[in-house]
Amino acid sequence: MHWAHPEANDAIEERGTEHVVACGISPSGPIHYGNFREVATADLLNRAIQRSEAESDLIWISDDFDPLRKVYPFLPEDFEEHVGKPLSEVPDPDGCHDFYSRHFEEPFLETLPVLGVEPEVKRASEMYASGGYSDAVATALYRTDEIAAIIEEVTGRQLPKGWRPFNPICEECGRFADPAGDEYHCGHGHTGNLSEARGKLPWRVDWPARWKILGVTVEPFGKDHAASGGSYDTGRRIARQVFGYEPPHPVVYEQIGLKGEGEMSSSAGVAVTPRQLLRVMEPELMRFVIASTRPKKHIELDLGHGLPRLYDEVDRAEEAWRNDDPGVEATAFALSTVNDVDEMDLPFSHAVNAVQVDPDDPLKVLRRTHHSDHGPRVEGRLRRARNWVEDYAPESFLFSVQEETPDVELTGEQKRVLEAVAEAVERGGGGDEVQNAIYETGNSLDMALGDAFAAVYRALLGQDDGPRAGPFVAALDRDFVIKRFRDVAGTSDG
RNA sequence: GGGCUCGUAGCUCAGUCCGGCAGAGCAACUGGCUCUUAACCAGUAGGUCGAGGGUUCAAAUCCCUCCGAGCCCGCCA
Repeated sequence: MHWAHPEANDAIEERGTEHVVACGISPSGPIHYGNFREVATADLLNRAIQRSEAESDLIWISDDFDPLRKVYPFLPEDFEEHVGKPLSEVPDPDGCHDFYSRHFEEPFLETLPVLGVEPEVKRASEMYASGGYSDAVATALYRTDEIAAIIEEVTGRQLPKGWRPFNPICEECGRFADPAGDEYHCGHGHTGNLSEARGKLPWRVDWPARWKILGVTVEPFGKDHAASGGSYDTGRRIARQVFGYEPPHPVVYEQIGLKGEGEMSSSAGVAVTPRQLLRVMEPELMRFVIASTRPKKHIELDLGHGLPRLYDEVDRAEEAWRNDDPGVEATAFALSTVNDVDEMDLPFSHAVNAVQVDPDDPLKVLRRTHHSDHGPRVEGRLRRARNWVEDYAPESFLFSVQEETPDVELTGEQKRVLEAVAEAVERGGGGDEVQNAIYETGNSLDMALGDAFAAVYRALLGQDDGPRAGPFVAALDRDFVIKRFRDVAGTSDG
């Protein structure tokens, strides 16, 4: 059983057949694949609920009314002056959007439909500005003592004197200030009246308030919120006791790490955005990696050696899905589909070879090797293979067919291997025949087979190893191969 | 101090929610084969399921205690 279905069924048992699945992100920096796990998890739950014949909507909330916490490494130093202001009121560091949060939100939101996620988008700044939180703020302030008691009891910490469940924005400098009774004191010396100030609920109160305002019934969140005494612990009690709302069914998920670099974190500089990943991963694969892993399990994304394997895995799952296999892998793929996908027979590793054999026209290579050779999906996979070769492929996957005959020294035996291969190709032989010719010639000459294969790679690539020899030679232009081998072997007519 | 995850074959991990003969891939070994960007086929071997206790006709699986590793919370969100 795939994990999304028991979760969906639990939610339906707890809350009935009408659901709102919520997720959200604080756009304080580039929104990366680790953040996408939250949205993807929410989308998977949303789909699973719908597959169980219940109604469900998906909401994505931008926490763009949170303060800018510090000058992150990717910001200019003079952003110090904006620390403490709401993200929706800080300028765009690159100057291309109206303000800070939009700059990071937009590229992320643009990729969501490509990844098959189309949530209703809400923004905290707009919800506060339009009065959506008015009742909640009034309730929270009226019941300050109860909220304070819950937070102090659950977290075991002591709230300061004059604490209020409201973070006011200083009317003079535009930064969040500390409440002190019915007033607030800004760090820059201004004192104002709390009841007249703009502002927001602190996170631990904001979250439960939002559940009620939006009718949230299911919500995935990171394990940082899930720790004992964390914000879900306080939130569930505040929701029930203060707002009279049953908290959503929680689904806790783990972080995503980049192999060799640690957990993704935009402030630590370890972050790959969905847009960057789309250069090398198909949308279905980006979903599948998340869908096929239980949320509480850590994901370690390996874009190097691991990527061809991931493609093989998702291709297998896709095939199982096409065969109506009821297993988890097929279900994970079913939940990962984005658009109708053409059936295709082109392993990623072969695409990687094809774009290197003939960078100008890899389709020609695919025709020679009898793989799928047309359609948007093939083109997409070739494009991603090319990007992978440029950005992530380990050395051992790289080669380049030398346009000019390389100046290589070969033994007499090796030259006879090349001549034998040339003859096999001349006779119209394919991969098997080429592989055979190398093997048999090498054996009949009583030479080390490694040297026989090395001759082929040296003549074509100028290096001692390369892709599996038979199919590789067969993927090349026939006349080119014959000429090259005879040139190198010194058996050409000219 | 608290929470979560992990601990199962040499390695990487399924299986644990919902108890029912201990599993897969890779590695090893045997045989075959066309040594190839982690080649292919057939077969063999490989285990105190981290430790201990409990529940049960039956425990890798449920409960309790403990050990080890990692992450998170105990500022803000």
